[in-house]
Amino acid sequence: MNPAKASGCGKVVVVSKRNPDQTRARILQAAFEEMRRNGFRAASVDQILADTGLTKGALYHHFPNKAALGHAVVDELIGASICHAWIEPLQSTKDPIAGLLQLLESIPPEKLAAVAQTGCPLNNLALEMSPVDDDFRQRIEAVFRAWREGVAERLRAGQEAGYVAADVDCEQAATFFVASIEGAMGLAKNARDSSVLLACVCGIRRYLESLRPAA
Amino acid sequence: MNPAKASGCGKVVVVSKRNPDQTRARILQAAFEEMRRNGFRAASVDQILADTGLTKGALYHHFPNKAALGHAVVDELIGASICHAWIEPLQSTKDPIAGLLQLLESIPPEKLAAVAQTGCPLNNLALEMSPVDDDFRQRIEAVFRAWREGVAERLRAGQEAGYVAADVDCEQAATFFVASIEGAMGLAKNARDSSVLLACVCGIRRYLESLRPAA
DNA sequence: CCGGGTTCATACTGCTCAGTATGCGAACCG
DNA sequence: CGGTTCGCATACTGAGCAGTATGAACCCGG
Repeated sequence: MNPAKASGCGKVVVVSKRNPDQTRARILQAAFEEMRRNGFRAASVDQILADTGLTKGALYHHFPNKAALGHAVVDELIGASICHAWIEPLQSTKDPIAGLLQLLESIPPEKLAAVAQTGCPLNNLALEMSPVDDDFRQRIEAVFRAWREGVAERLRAGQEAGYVAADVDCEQAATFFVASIEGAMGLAKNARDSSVLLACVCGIRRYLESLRPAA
Repeated sequence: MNPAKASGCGKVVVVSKRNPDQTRARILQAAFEEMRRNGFRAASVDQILADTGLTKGALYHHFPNKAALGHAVVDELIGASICHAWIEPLQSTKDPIAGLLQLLESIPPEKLAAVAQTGCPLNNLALEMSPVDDDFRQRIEAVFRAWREGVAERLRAGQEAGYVAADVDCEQAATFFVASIEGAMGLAKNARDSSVLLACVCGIRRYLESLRPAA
């Protein structure tokens, strides 16, 4: 019997036997974790396969080479993750400054501790790959650009609604916001100390509140 | 004849024949440049030697292994560079906020363009090596700590002199300052765009000026 | 001027890694 | 039910890598 049919529903989830989509997803996920540990160039294809229990035949069936695998990790996992964590939650807020602060200050301590260990996967890859692989660089840049523009757009909306001072350059402010967050994650990662993140959240709060209209 | 004696001055500079200190310095410099291009792990010992015209015998005479070479680059070149660029110039200033801004805004455009290509070597190494080599991590952390403490100390002095508001946590502010700069360099490197740096300088200016005492 | 430590060059080793060639069973299609 | 394509496993190759073994030229103290 076909186990896929046996599940008998529209969204079929199969563990056993042939399931190329799931196989591809497993490779992607394991590649993401290996890249988070070791970066892209030091990421071992053999290690990724050992983690998944698959073999080279599977990997090179789904991806032409290691670079394409890395590109897919950026596009499909990291890009989606950034969008989910930093852009989508802002869509519902009227006051962008309050929204951004809420985003930062509602991060649970265990998540802060995790970030202090790994840093931001996007920035890690950016600093490693941008000088040596322009294809990587452009895909990472697309994610950064979406992030910056997502924040800038909300700031502009908040500006028209009177939550942000009229003389603020919203693209500039969004760029600085993103840069500060990435810088904070990098410092915290090297220090292995989540209190660095708390210090930077205080700094960002002070900066964001300086964007308010003069009372 | 000994070419060292032939130069006939106190500060002897010799190109030819035996000069172990200069040989070591050449290796260090070439290693620094190779690490700036490729990071540490992808830095090729053979490439470093090709750049210097030396061979493995020379390198492994001066350094026990590749890791020790990397450590020396951090301690002797990068650490000194950070100190020279970001800590020493502050020592003479009374007003730390003005001093820090002066430091940022007096960077010539060609230097900004260069930074937008390479990023900050310290942060590049930090993100690459901190998860995989604790010795590297601690040496990098020492540099970051000196930087943060150097800035914090000046902020405290400025606080006592009335240039900085009394309620400012100077360590926190220094941490955020360093994080913002590193974040800005990283974003600019990936975007290959020095205007990102200008945007972040504006952000840092706004932040620093928010540290002033209420008029 | 002459041993001995210093400073480097040359040639080699073993390992890790991305990528390939090939084959085989399962699924799908007529 | 036969054939063809898909999905993946196995075994291998060649290149690049850090590190080593060895030796030779140099410099200095005696």
